[in-house]
Amino acid sequence: MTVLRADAQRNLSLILEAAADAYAELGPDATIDEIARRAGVGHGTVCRRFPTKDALRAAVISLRIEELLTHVRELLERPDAGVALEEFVWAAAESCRRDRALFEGIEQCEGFTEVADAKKELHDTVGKLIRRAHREGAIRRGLDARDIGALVGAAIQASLNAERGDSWHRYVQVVVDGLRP
Amino acid sequence: MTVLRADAQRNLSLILEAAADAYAELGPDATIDEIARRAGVGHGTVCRRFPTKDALRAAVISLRIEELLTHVRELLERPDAGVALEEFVWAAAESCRRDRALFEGIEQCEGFTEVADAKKELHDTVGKLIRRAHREGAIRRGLDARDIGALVGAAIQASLNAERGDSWHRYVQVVVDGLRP
DNA sequence: CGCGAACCGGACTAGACGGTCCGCTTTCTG
DNA sequence: CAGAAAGCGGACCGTCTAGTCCGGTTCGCG
Repeated sequence: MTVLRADAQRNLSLILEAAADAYAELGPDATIDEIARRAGVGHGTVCRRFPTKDALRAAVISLRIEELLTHVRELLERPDAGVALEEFVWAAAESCRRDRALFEGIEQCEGFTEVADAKKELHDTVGKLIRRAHREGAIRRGLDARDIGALVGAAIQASLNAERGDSWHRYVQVVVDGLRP
Repeated sequence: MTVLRADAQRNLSLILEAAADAYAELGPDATIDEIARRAGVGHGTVCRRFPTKDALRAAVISLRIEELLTHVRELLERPDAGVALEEFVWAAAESCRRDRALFEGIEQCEGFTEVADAKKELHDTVGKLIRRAHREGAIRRGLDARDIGALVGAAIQASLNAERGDSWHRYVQVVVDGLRP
């Protein structure tokens, strides 16, 4: 697989988009058939490109993590780490919210190096931001990048069970405020 | 089914305990076979007592909600609602932590009146506590019993993905602190 | 344009799981 | 203690789904 043929490349994009949509709507248990249907390709095409269901999930997840990584690198340029960290939390929340099932059950995908590496890189980069925020006294001690990621993901997940559509905003605010010293 | 025969009663208890254990360990998708195995009864025995998988989950969940309800009624006697609410949050967290999958995917069980009623009753009772805490200025506005339940459940769930075993404590603390005005 | 390689997709397989059924066993009552 | 009723549990069925395979199609290069 040196380079993909044009139709294969097109289908790959369609599958990734369809998978992201399906996960967002149906959770991580969205079936391969459903994803194939949304992408407008055959069941077999999905399975050939991604040897297992988890490999597909891993591909979608690592894409999203890369996006967050790009964002947090920009935020590192900001003078005020506390503000930057808060902005990152909101961005991460937005990402989780868009993809819902992005981080629920992410453990199953940690065996894939692409996900594990991307996650580690993200944690390291966010870690820098956190250390600077610590020095500024903007957030409490005892929480690392993994903790913050988990809390944000949890707040979003909690809002999925809520009736009111704006719950996620209030929940994330509780977490943001709870991060302070 | 006027009254259960002695062996049936015994098996019922075994099934409920085994189910709680299984949910705690494997999440809400624990199979009926697994639960039956843990209870030391046959697959058929479980299915006869509970017509569907969700009915069993509903039974376990409503038991736990009743326990919390008893607790929160005691807390209503306390003079300081803010402190009492905080204690309730910790109790709820402990309950979620013990049963893990207790509140993940609870929506599927809301069709069962036992769960819906118990949940409503709990929300009403916690609501009283919250209103008093509001009057005391102990917590922020804009959050109701459902929100707090969701946030606590989320914090616990977040800690399940964490490597460190004591994460749940820190996460719940973030939520507790975030509840303040 | 033509040919080989890459790719597509539906049919198929295998395994997991929820729920039913019925012959056998245990409990309760008179 | 004996008969009837309640309960037990494993075999069985239908369904769902992940992953494989191969005959037919499309692409891209020469």
